[in-house]
Amino acid sequence: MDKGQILAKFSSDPNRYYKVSLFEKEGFKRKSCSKCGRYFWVLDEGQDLCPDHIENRYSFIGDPPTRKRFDYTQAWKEVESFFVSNGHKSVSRYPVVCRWRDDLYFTIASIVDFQRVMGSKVVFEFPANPLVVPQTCLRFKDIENVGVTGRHFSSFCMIGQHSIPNSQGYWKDKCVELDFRLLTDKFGINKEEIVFVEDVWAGGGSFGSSLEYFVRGLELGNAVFTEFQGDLENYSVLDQKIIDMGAGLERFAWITMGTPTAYDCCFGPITKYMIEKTGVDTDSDTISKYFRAIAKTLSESVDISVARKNAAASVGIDNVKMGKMISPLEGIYLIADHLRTLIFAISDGALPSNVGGGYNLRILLRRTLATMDRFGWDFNLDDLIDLHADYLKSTYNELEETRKDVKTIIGIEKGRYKESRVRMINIANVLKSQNKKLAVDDLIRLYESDGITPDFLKETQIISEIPPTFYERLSDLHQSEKTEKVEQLDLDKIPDTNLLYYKEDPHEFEAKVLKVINGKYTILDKTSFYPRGGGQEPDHGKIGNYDVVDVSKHGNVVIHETLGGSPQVGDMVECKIDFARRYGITRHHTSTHVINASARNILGSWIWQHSAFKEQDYARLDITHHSSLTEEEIMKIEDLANITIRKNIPIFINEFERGEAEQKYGFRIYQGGVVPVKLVRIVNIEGLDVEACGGTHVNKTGELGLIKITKAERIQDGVVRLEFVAGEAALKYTQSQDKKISQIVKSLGSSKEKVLESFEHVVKDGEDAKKRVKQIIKRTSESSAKTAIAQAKNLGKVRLFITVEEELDDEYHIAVGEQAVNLDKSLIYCALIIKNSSIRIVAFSGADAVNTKKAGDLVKDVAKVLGGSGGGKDTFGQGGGKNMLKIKDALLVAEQSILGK
RNA sequence: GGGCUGGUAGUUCAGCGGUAGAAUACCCGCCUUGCACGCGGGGGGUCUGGGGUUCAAAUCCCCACCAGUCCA
Repeated sequence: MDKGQILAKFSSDPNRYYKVSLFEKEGFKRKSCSKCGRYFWVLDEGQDLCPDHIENRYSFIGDPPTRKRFDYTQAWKEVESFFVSNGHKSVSRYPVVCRWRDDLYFTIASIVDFQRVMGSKVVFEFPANPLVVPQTCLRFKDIENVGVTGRHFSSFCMIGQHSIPNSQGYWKDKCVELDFRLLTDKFGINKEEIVFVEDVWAGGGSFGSSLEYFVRGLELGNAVFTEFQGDLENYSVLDQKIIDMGAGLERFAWITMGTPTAYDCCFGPITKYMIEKTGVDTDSDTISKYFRAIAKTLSESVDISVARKNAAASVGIDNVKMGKMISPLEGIYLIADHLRTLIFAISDGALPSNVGGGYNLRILLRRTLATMDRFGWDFNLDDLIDLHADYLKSTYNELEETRKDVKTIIGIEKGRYKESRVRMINIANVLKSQNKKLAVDDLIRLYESDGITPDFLKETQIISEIPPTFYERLSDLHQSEKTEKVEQLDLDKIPDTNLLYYKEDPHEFEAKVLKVINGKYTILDKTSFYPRGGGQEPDHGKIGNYDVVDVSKHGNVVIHETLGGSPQVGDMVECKIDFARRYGITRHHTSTHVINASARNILGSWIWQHSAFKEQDYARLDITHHSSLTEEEIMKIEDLANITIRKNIPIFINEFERGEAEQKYGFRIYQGGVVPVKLVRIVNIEGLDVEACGGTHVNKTGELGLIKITKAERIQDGVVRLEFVAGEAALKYTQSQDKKISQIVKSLGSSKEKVLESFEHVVKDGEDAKKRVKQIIKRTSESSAKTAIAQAKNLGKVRLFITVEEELDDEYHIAVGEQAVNLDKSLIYCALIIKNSSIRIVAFSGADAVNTKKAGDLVKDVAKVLGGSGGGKDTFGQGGGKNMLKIKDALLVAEQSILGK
């Protein structure tokens, strides 16, 4: 839906959509901007310009309009206490890795915390009403602006004020009044400074009006009233209206502090530390002027580099000053921002990698390190991480737990960056030595496959200029395509299947056939057949006389696929599930949870389930991890898993309201991904692992018997796959491995105890034999060559040695032939070597013999007879054929060919 | 999730259908003799694995694995 059209519609009826009681009470006037026409509400009747166009934009820099000064963490305490004293519950932030939504990698707004996708609908889950949350949000869109504009961040704290209008919550009037009073009462901002701008919001099938509030041109917050659904011509009021007020905490701090940039007051002691360490020349007056100027010019010119230039020019900063003062400051801001984002993301379980959201994190760290390289700074990243974590402690105490792990991950990733640098320099050196002219295509290939930017090539003087078409060509290459979703079966009017496997779970039961689709998909009124889902393979068994080969769930209906026919609709049928299969799968499913927890304990807090698969005699678990596993790590995980089995820990399964479960157990429960139901089933292996999971599980870990990891491989950057077997499958696996060893023992004629030594012996013998053959050929080739020369037959001007070989290989004849023609320049050496029912031809012509017959030509003629082909150089030719019966003819043809017949 | 690039001696790479190479490191000898350097010789490889095409594959095609890299 077009936002402009909605805005036009809403603004045409401001009393209905925008006028709140506060405006009336305080005497706010509605005005239209004389420059852009947008409508806004303000106390000063003489103001004709909207906040985007007023003269005193960003004049709070150096002159804050507030009574008090609050830095970042203090500002949150103020905001929090204000909302709490006004009846709000203060909720802890949600993870920045958005595991409860399939369509987002990271949490991008506070409202996302409470959105749960069920089917195609978004529903809201509020742990309290009304509430306020300091939600860390990650946004990578304006990454180039970070550090440069004074107000862009890769992650920021969105103050989320959320309310559902009901007996506890409130709607527009109170919302705007609260926001107004927060600014005036709490922060002491003069009410004449506050401007509300009319706007709208639309997304996910719903829409509503919104009021953005500004002070001196700085947008502090935006109160969105999600109210309608449908399209503009025909819309209705939502059952569940929502207030989504999001405000930037960084900006609240900034406006009270009046620092040149928002960075100066939001990273606590980090920027100060870096400025002192680097000795960057700072002069707050010039810097204030510069950042005020850039804030103003930014909206007018799109290109950030142009904005920088203009801003510098307007306050009289020359290139030297730019390079000494502004650029290093930008670098410091960038480092502080990027590291803070990495701390949050890694703490919440994301890993830098080359896929998915991890790529954004890798970019952040590489930008950080590249900036340090550029200025020649050698900050200890661990120190900076400590400074951040210490500073954030009062609001985000949870970062404490993962502080060490964050350092580990960033350390590893830094190592990768360094290796990558070395590789880049090597490639650059090769390019330099080749001294070839590089086309745009070459530059694109270098960039896309090796990460070598044209800027780097220019820096190292491999190219003199970056071709103007480079970026154009690059963006042409990336026209993204969206994938379509698969259509679902039409299951209208079919009631939800009664799921017995979550209840008594009988192995045999009787059920009524409700519907049969395409003669093979049977729907029953109730079932104990577990459908495919959550990586768990479906049950097999029988419905009547028909074999069930697949079971799947569509919505709340279970569909059984049968082989060779299906029962009649309306019949009562006897159903029986293959319990041996089910029990194997069940054991593997519980084992997956056990292995996941073991891996997390052994490796680190960054371990999450990436995906999983379990069937009767095999299972695999993909976990998020930064490197390949060592054999030792695999063994430790396996050991811990088996210790867990021996402890025979009980497993409890209970249903919870989702919000309750999240509050009680945290977001670790979402290992298996999105759970699209209101009631979540919590599988709790006491003291070890708690997950939301719909699968089947054993009652006690002892039932698993044995867990054996059979394989560990890195399936992509940041993901390791563990394959394993449990229970009976584990026994079978060890038995079959043992059998293989027995066979090896038998064929080696060794014993089980000494099999390894025997094997090493055999391998070494093989190697030695090969070496010996090589030596023998080397030493005997000369005498063999002489023998060949002696046996050669005169044929016109040349002498021919030709032989048919069944025992020795081509390697031998090549060595001998070469020697022979060296000793006798008029010799032609030709061998027909029989190998695997085909014939290989090798021929040499001596330096003098070449005039009579070239080796390559000879081979061609001979090979033709043998039904093959060949060729080669004057002195050496190779070829072959498959017709063994023609060998005698071939010998004859060789002579004739030399004689020129 | 979608691309792209690469995998050859311990290492860095060349070769891109026709006898597997260079540099460096290693071992031996010589020269010097404090080392570096210099000279001569030597060992070192199922060309990541598996299929296919071909008389012939490191080389071409397909698949897998490993590594790197870009984008959404």
